Amino acid sequence: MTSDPARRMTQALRDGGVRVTRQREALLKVLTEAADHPDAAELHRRARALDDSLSLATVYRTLSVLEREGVVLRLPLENGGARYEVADAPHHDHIVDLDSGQITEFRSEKIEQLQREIAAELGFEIVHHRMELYCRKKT
Amino acid sequence: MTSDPARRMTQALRDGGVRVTRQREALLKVLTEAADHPDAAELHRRARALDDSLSLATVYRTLSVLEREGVVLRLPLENGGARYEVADAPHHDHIVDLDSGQITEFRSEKIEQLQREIAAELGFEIVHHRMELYCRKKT
DNA sequence: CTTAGTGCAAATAATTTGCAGGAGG
DNA sequence: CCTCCTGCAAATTATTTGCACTAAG
Repeated sequence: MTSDPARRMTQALRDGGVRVTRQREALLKVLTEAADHPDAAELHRRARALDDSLSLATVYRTLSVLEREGVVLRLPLENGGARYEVADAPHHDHIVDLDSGQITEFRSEKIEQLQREIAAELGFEIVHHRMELYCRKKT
Repeated sequence: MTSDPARRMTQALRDGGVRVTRQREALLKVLTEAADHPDAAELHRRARALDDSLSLATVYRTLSVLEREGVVLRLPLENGGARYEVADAPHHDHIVDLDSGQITEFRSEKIEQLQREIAAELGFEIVHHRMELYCRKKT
């Protein structure tokens, strides 16, 4: 059984005709083990512990491959700069804590439904969407 | 009466203790007359017609002043790069046409309400939020 | 007058790309 | 072995900043 998520993902890549290299495995491991939402530089830092030679350029190249393969999700935030997460969980949106920078996930079927209705009314079909609530902890 | 929106905005700036220069007036005029959502470079191009000496650096500096003063809204999109709009209309969100790049505005009180509820449940207070639907014209 | 605002050019920050060598399948 | 992948450094893109000068109030 492919119980290990990283293993399942490498398999998905191989099936997609993408080579699974040492550096890609390192990055996948770091991604699956990340509880937070790291940016490219942070992923690079962490993955280097597993593969010292890994370059930042490859991190970027790999992230875009993984995104294309549907294995990771890139979330570009307000300040420019993007954060990444594995695309295993069902779709969700994000709350960004303005003070700590921490990201909380949430999901609302109702909102998704409303979005679809609104787009349809205007003659559009949603390909994907983004929603971020920039918040502060309630006192 | 301050019927002219550009005039009302310059007044708002003066009240805020911000100097209203020739280049700022040019930019404000271009902004208020823009039916679309131009980026900084495009605003520069258009405003140059009114003030030939206006530099791109000043466009950026002015845009961030105007944003701080609550006169314009900056909307950073997925590809990096931001678009701008005057902050006169009530809050709304955006539909981005993936094919043409054109932006359509919409507003849903229901969604806003749901967002507030969700944030509150998680112990947050929304400071501001962003929602973009990346769409394709329905066939 | 006083100091915020400006143009210019150089500096950042995040990401991308050309090239020559290296390793997956 | 034949490409796809990689590291490195240089290139891009969007934006910011230091400096000496100009102009708003």
